[in-house]
Amino acid sequence: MKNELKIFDSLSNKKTNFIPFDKQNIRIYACGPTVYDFAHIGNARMAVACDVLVRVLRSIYPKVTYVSNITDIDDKIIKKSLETGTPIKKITQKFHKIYNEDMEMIGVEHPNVQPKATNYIKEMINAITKLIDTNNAYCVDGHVLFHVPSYKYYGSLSKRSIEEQIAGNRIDVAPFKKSNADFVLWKPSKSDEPSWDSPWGKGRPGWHIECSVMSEKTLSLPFDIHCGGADLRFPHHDNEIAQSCCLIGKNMRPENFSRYWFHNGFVQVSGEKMSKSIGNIKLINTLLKNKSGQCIRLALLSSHYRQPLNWTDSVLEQAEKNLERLNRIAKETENVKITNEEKTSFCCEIKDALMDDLNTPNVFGILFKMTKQLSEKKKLDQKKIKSNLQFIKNNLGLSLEINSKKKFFIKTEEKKFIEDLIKERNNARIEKNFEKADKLRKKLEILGVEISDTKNDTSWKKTK
RNA sequence: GGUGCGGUGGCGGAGAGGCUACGCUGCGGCCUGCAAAGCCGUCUACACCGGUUCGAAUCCGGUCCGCACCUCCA
Repeated sequence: MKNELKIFDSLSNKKTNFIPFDKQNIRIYACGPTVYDFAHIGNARMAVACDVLVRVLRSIYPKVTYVSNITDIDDKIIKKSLETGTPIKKITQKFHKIYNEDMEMIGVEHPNVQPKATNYIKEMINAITKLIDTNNAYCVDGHVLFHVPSYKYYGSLSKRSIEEQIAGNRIDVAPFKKSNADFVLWKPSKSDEPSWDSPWGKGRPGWHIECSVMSEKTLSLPFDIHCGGADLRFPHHDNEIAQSCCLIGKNMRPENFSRYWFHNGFVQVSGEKMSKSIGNIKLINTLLKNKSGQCIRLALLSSHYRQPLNWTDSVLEQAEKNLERLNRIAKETENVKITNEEKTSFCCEIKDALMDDLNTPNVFGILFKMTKQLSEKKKLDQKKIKSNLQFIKNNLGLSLEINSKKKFFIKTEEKKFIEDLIKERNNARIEKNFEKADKLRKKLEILGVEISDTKNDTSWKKTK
């Protein structure tokens, strides 16, 4: 069994062995959400992919510091505030809280540090000042712009030359830019927009600078892995590299900022891009009304994190079935005792799959093969499946405890009523009055109660 | 136009030169008073055209078709 993680690094575009900078403390930064609306399935995919990465690293190394930021100042938030007449702080506080709650529901462990952009304005101003002092940035009309040609390795992540970007530019270039590719570090605010005092007048930071500042302040440089959605690769991550490397010194290579880059693929909905204009955004909050967080999590892990994921109802339904099956086996093997040695030796195959760039679909393939062997009587040690289920629990964050069906609140008197009907039905069954028994089954069905006869008793659950 | 990723059975989804991946669904059976679950069995695959090889879904060349990014986006 290999205790070595291989990850696909988007900077070198290769699957490589992960070698930590400091193996006593692995440091990871992930670009988190802009909190102006409910978290959607795309936010969740990134959070779950990083969560698994962090869990796996924690199983190998003594300490992992995971930082994921919250963007709480941004044009989208300002727009929402103006549209709804709600103060910015109220919006960001609300959706920040909801984001954390939703992520917790789908089994995502809270990052060790979750910095907010507005808490780092002073540090951003200092960083921008330094970039101006070192001739990497310039100030025009209250704007401060990063001068892209001043960074030798610009575009190394997206593999795009500056000429290429300009050729394909679809937006009008602001006239005050020295180079078309230059981007904003600081911009002036209008009177109705939030602003902070700065050497360049009242204004607010551009989007990219916050991650450069927060990652350096919370982790120090270089850190090990920088994560984010595939769309952030360009321009956001390339801009971050440029800023951060220029802050370190002249001609610093991208590796001096983050040593590896981890990007998750996009979520599509029924084959289309998920977007506000199409109106097909799948919110975690909404999905949680019908399915458990564990089910959503399993659905997200059922395809490889780098592949595009086409979200459909059937993806969720399949996940639900698979989860029920794993839950059942977990219950069956509840009392099986395993030693630590057994745990390690039984999990080689599944661990190798996970260590191979987090190949979660392969992990499930191996696991399901085992469950089949288990039912083929004695072909598989119960200890083996138990070990593997525990492995899944720790590394994939699937608790395998919660019923995957949504739990409904049931009043005591309703419960008694249902149980009385079931008793009546079972009496009818004993008397072999099956006509009456079937009628009672129908009646319960109408009440939204699903019953299931087992050897000794009848179990039931509410389904609506 | 540029950059990158990909096309695997009804669907989802790994693999990556020779060994049934796996799951869901369908079909046939066992078991159940019925139902559900479970169990056993089972059908459709590697976009197309060439090449390399004893052997290619996997390697090489070409063709076609998708998708994403280049603009706020996870």
